[in-house]
Amino acid sequence: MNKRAPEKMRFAALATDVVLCTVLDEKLKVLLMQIDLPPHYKNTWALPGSLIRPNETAIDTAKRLLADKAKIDPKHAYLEQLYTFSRIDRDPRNRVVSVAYLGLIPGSRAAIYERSWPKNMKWCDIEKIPSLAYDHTDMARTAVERLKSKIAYTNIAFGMMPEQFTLTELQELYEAILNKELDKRNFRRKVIDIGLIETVKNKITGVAHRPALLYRFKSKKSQIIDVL
Amino acid sequence: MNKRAPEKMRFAALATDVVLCTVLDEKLKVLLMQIDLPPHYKNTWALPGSLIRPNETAIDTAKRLLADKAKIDPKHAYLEQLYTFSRIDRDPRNRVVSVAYLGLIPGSRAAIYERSWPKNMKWCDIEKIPSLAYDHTDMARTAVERLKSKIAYTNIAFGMMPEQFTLTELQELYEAILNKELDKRNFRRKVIDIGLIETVKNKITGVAHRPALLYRFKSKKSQIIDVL
DNA sequence: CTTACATAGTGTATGTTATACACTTACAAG
DNA sequence: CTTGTAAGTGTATAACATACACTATGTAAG
Repeated sequence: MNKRAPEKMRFAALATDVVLCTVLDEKLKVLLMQIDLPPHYKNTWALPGSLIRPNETAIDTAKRLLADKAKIDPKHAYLEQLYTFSRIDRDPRNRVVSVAYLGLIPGSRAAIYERSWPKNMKWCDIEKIPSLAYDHTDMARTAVERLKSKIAYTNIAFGMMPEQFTLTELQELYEAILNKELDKRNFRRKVIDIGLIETVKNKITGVAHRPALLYRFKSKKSQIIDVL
Repeated sequence: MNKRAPEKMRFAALATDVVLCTVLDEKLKVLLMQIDLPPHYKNTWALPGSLIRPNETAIDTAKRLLADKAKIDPKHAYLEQLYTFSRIDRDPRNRVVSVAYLGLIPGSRAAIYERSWPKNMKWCDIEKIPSLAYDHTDMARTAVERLKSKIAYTNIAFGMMPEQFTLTELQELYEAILNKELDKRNFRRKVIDIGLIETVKNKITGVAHRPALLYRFKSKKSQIIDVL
């Protein structure tokens, strides 16, 4: 730390990529966009990414990516730093180190945003992710691992639920992410006992069966809990 | 991602800082070194850090820091990426983004290395950390939080134990990090039931009381478990 | 060689939490 | 008013966490 950064040492560009996840049609999905950067990447799917600008922190860049590339209001998404990828040849042209972010957005919003997208942007089922540009396949895998692991002991899943929801919807989110079925009674007891949600007393309408009570989160602050 | 990095965009230097932790004298400690970089930092304590070199990944830099600054063989330490700090003014002179690493080293080795250090390098009790340069206080706090949280559900503590150890020594490590006393019988039952350690059958020698059995880890691979 | 000292090592009873499992309720539609 | 569909609920059992105190085994000193 006893040498400052001379201009010639500024060899690595700094970027941010976002792995934005949602649960749509009961499947965990990731936002992908197609890039066209010959010779290495001709019409190749990739995560949204950008260099970090001089007046931005890494998370600022992540928010800008959501807004600019996917027209997603960053207020609608939860973002947390995932991992910094620094493999020397991760970008075939320049040395670029990337601070990857994990993003989450409720499926209800994801579906709406999707309608405004051009063809080179989509929600992609995590089971069907094609080979991605750069090391973005690693990033996506890391993000899904993190999500699966954190969902069991934090309230991170809450970033993927709408303001109000039924317990069945919440359970379906957990089932989609963990990719396994959960017991209805045990799940309900658990999430209610934790004390992070409360009923808003209203019931869902327009369904041809017994209407479910609606719930909301008491706090959106990220917390360590023990969900499952 | 459709613009490559032109020279003028290479505004941020990239660095790595290491929060190297150990347990010594039953206290959790962090490696600090004094830097002298007027006008901002005159003889100020800081974490070991360096710019990332063109041919290095972030973890390569972390290993080099251990070797060059503290004369510590990186093979003796466990390193994991902690967090990337990108606050715009975190370095008062230049824009520097830092990929921080959490490092762990057994107390037995920490004590030996310490003897070879000059006065501007020391193990500092985490309860007594002075005000550090840059955002290094944040880094140290983040590292300790991470360590405290991961010790309960991973085998991360194993990076701080010597090859062979007694169960009492292992328990003292947990107590130092968690800063609370644990029940001897329950602790022993738990760590043995987990199946990550095994006795080497030998007993510790040179103690004026009943000698303890020595144990070792079956695997050093990082694992998700449930220690406490 | 006997005794004092210091830490190692061990089991059980009780409370808490996790799991497995099936029927009744409430509404809409026809 | 009957049918269809998902909502909502309780209990018994097993697994795990906690609290707690004495005996065993070595060294050292007299």
